[in-house]
Amino acid sequence: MGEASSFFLVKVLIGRKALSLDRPFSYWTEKENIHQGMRVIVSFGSSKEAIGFVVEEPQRIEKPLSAYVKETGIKLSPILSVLDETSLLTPALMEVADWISSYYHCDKISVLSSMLPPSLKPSLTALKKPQAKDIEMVYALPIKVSLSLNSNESALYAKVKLHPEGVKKNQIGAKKALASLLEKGALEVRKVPVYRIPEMVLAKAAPIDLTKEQEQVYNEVLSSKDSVYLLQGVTGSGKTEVYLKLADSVLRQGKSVLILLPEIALTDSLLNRFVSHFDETVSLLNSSLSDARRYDEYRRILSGESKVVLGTRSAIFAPLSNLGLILIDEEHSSSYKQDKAPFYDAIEVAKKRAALEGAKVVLGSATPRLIDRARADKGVYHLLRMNQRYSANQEKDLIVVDTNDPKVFDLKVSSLLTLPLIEEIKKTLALHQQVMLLLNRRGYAPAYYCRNCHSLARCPNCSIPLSYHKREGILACHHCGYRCSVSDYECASCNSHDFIALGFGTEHVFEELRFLFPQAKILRLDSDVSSKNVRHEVLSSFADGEADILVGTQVIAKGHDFPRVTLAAMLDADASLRLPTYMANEETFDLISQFVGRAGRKDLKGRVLLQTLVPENKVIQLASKQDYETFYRLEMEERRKFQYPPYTYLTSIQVKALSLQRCEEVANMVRSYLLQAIGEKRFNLYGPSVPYVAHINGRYYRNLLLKYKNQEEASKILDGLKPLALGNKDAEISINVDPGAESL
DNA sequence: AGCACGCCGACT
DNA sequence: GTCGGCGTGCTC
Repeated sequence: MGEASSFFLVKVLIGRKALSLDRPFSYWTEKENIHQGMRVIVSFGSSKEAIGFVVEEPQRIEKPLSAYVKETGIKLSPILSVLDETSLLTPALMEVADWISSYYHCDKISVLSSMLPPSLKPSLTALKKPQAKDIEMVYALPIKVSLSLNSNESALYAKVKLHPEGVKKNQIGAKKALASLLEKGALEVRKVPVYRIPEMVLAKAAPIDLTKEQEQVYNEVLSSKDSVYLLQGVTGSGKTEVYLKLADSVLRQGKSVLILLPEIALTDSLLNRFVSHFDETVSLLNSSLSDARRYDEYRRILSGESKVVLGTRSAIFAPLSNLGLILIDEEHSSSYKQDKAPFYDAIEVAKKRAALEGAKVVLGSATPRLIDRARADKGVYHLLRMNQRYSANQEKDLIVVDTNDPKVFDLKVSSLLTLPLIEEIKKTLALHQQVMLLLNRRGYAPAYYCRNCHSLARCPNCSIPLSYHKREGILACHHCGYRCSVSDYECASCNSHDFIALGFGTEHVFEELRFLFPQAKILRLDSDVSSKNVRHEVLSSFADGEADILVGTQVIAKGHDFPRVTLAAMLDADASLRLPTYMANEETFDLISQFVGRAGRKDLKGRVLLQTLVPENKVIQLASKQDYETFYRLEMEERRKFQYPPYTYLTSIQVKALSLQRCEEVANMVRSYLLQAIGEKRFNLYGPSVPYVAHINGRYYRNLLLKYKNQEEASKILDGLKPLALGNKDAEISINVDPGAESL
């Protein structure tokens, strides 16, 4: 058996997470059916089997393998087997993966890994996850008249022939007749893939009539040559209708549509709205789907069967081909930025993807991210406005209560709820309308103090203050999830058992409301109440009018429509202003203005009440009036003054190590490297600083922050951290480009 | 990330 | 004397 005169050289990334493996390895094969974007099994190092991901189209080498190895000196192992029949990613997505790994400075295999559903990830464990499911179907074949069949056989044949779409094999009872008919070539069995996707049978929605304003926006997107649009439309201006119409038009051109929503906004009613609107198959991609379902949705998109995808952040990687439009709703939502590695921002990925595929991106929001609105003002994005609301009655009565004033409280009644608030709740309940009460703080109390030595109960893992949860009788860490029973808790410094809970959270407010309004039905909602399903239930039962008051954290501020809510009240409205990030104002504005939008619908006039320590604060005032434009101008001025985005770019660098000493050592090495690399260039470097969460599970953290104007320069400098990371394997250096508020 | 190689401590 | 601790280094 002679050696073949040619072979394919295959560039493969190994499916293991290690910085030192972030480069392709070469293998050989003679198979023709191996292509870019498929997973293969290879031997690697001393392990017999590893998963590889083919990152380039294999290259044919017109010489025998032995000659090639001799000439180049490159060691080559064979591809052992192929796992996929088709490429798992479109060529554009392969390019997107390259771009993400270079822009966000993360290893490519983790980028690929986060692009693919659990069952298709490039790792050996993915093979144990649900894979394709087939079902055996029986079909009738044409038969000769001369073929002799007994009565059972002819009965079965006749029955199958009635079903040209096939009959499930396991539903056929007459096993003997089946076997014989298969033998005689009268029937055949074929494996047909089945999708584990529940069918949504919905009546087709009535076609949409756009208002004049919506029509204008719609036409402008279709006729303009620009690629990115910022659709700034006030709450109730009907952005969804515009999305649906745009999607229709793109689908009619034979192209596909991708729609991103924050998890919180992806409600059943909105989902139904989308599904019932399109004739095409709509695929849903979000994190709460089962692995099997995600696998099937992915395959259905990849095969071209689905042309519309609706999903959350990672759905930006849906393998649609011929992409025409990406819609990103509530674009200001922080959920589009991934806050763990790989730290990508779905909006930036969308822009990159659209540019590669010739698609358009529409970013929609009532309160756009400052950075996006600034780009629109500069002409980088095409700005579109919608200012008219469907329901005319959006006038609201606004009450701002200054909680510095002792007269607003009657301590015999409540120390949390002010008298004006109690009065407003009474009025609302008397009219059988609903109240929403927002306090962005879970639990009963955010702090638990030792009465004896006045030290604060802190989490043993991450040393941040523990929150007191009265109902469960526990102290909980809101960062790492640590919890312990309150009754056994003793002070870490003096072993005392005498504590006092300070401050208040939603649980405490709930308790007070129950006491003050015993006749009212009250619901509480926050992220520790419940699973996602229970949260949905609470929200929809409130929307259906099954309760009078809903108390909760920011999860109640977004998404849902509550037609009977006329009073929206917020306690400690300035809490988020005190967060130590340059985005504190923007986040506070978003939260308050979204929440204010909850009050009042159609025929019912809304009232808004804010309890705050800083009633004169500009952010509070403008947000409560939903005055985005003034806020935008003022905040841009602040950002310019202090040189924060969009006037500069930021990258945060985190160092993590098992020992505090090594952590500080490496953080200082990072600092010295950066200082030397920056030289005379226009960069600011801050840190290393001790982060809010300084250690978790015996791992220590230090942060550095880089501020700059030139992204290309910064990218080169950050690339230079790689040798440092490789040379200090007992520490982890992670780079977060354009970090979200949580990582600052 | 795996896995082997390699050089120091306590066990049948 | 060997078993095995995990530090270090490499993987087409």
